[in-house]
Amino acid sequence: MNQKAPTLQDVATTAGVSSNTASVVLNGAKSNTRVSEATRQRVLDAAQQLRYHPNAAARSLVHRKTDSIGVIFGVAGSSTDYVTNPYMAGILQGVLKVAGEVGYCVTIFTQPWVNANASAHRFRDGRTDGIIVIASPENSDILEGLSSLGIPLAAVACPGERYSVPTVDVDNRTGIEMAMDHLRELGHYKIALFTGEENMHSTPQRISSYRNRLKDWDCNLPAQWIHTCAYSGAGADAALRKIWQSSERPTAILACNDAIAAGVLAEARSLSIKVPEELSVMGYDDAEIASLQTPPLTTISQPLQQIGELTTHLLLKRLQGVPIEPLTVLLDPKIVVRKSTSVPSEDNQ
Amino acid sequence: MNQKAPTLQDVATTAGVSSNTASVVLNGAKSNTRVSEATRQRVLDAAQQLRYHPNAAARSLVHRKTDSIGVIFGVAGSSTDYVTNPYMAGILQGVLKVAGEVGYCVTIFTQPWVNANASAHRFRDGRTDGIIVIASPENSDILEGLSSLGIPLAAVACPGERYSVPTVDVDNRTGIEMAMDHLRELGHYKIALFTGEENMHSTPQRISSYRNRLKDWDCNLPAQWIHTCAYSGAGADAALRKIWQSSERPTAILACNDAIAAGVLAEARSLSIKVPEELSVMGYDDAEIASLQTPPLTTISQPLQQIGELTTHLLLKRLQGVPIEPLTVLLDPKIVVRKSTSVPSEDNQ
DNA sequence: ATGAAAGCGCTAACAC
DNA sequence: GTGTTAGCGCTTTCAT
Repeated sequence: MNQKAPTLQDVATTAGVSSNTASVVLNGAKSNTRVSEATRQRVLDAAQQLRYHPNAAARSLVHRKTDSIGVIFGVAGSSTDYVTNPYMAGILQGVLKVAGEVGYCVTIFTQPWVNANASAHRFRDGRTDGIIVIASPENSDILEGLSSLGIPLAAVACPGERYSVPTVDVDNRTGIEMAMDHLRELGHYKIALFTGEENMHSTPQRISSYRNRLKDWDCNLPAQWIHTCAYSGAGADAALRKIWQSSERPTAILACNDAIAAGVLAEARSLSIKVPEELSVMGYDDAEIASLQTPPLTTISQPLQQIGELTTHLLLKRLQGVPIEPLTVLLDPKIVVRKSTSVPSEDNQ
Repeated sequence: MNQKAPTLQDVATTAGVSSNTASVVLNGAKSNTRVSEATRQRVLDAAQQLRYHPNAAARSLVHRKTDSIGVIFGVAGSSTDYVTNPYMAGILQGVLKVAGEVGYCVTIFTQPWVNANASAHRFRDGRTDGIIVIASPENSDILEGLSSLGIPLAAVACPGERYSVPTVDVDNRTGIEMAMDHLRELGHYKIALFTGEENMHSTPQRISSYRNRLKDWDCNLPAQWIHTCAYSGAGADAALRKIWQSSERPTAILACNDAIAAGVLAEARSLSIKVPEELSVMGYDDAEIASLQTPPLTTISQPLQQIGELTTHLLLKRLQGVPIEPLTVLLDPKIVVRKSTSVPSEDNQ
């Protein structure tokens, strides 16, 4: 905080009125009837001259309202990984946009989450009116801890339903189905799945959707064709090498995000595997990098910014006490067909 | 803010002591001598049981300190563009990391900046102890407005020196020189420059560095070989088309960021211009997309996260009243040579 | 060792 | 119309 911000009292003194009068004038609206035009003007002049702005902390004490919303990023990998990830950044962008529209600030909590017992109450600190939790891992107790404290919440890609927390996500099952169907239409059925961290909310959904589709097709594939990599892309190279050495090779790989797909492409290049001729590769997310791959990635697009916007709207609703129905909103992914997928080559069929 | 957060008074009542005693106990340290072990324990138990956490607003009123730093993003293009840009996101990541280390929250101001007279005092609102301004355009009065109000500041890629604001940037002149020298060593001298928005702090520096290098080489190039695009990459396609139609073609294009370079590559592809055989292309930033281009971009790497970290440290120093010397820190860029640059083809020399 | 009281900056009853 | 007062939750003298 800065040393010398003028207070309401300063304005009042300058204008020669009581602080109360100054307050009434500066809070606009009804003041018209209450205060004489002359005083009113004197107060406004004084405020202008002193470049007065009300102290948000003092105001929030009285109003029990901060006009600020908090953001907590889930702790997927390293706990100090906030917005390096385009997924997080895209969502945050949406949050900032809507918050700006309604005059709210956004406070990002930087303290690492330890566990509900140790951490939850620290978020009930009067800094924010409510909190948006983004992509907290499945095995975390963030939502449970915060909601049990009565903190207004909204969540992205979290199991919020179970704690009555309004939640936005992209329909993971639909996304995987679209991807699988695209590959099937091209003629693939030998499809391997490269996932990210298993403790993310989306991972098991995607795996089960993948399995279901195979079952729909009466298709029985080796269990090892589901590989767990990291959403950072790490491990994708090893996974490809391993699967390429096995007795039966897939004709297509569906990666659970674009970074993993990019890792596959890079490793395919060094193994001289031609994409898409010998191997089709699909990404997921349609991150900025997707269209810039060689070849450009066929992928599933998630409306990240829209997720952030919608989540913020839900939190604002909750803050106003507006009932939220339904609690969970699933946005539709879209398939973006580029050049990394094609009909499988003859000898692979 | 949540409805029912327990107050210090609640803790005190539960423990059967005065709020004062509770405060002393909970603020640790010296309390040992002041309070009896029994009372101390009762207070701690009560706090634990109620899941008490002090109200930051109330505390900040007393302490005149919020333990929170503010961030303002410069308004390059659309004013609601915050972290979509990897440059902004990378810097923010560094800010969040350091803030977290010292227990500070980060508040992102979402209100658009209009002008100093209308906007500056709104940032003296008691929400933050100081503000980091990231990449405000050259023609903006953000720094002037805020600093004249006595708000503690630190800046990234802004003309901060002139307002005594500690500023971090990457040495733009060095970066361009490295790029130009790399191209020259390969044999290029017909080098066009594709810049971003002219009102960004870095743009004129890069242009003048480009011109100086040409002058050093006694090289006289058409003035139209400096093209103004947008840092989003928009306009790069048109710029390439235009320059390719002119009587004399460049053998290399130096783009002022990777998005512009990516735009050039895409357009080159559709014009069937071979990169790097017919045309070398350099990017700037070494964003995630750079290594994923076809061909992977030779570019200038900026330590974005480090910029954010350093800037935050400078702000924290300023908040503690530690003198900052020198005021402006220029970090060194690095050149990353990949595949988009090569020796110019014979017939172009 | 503990409590009472004042005050941070602001707003909202309630006087006058 | 305008000022006085109390209180939001907390910390900090100053008494006891």
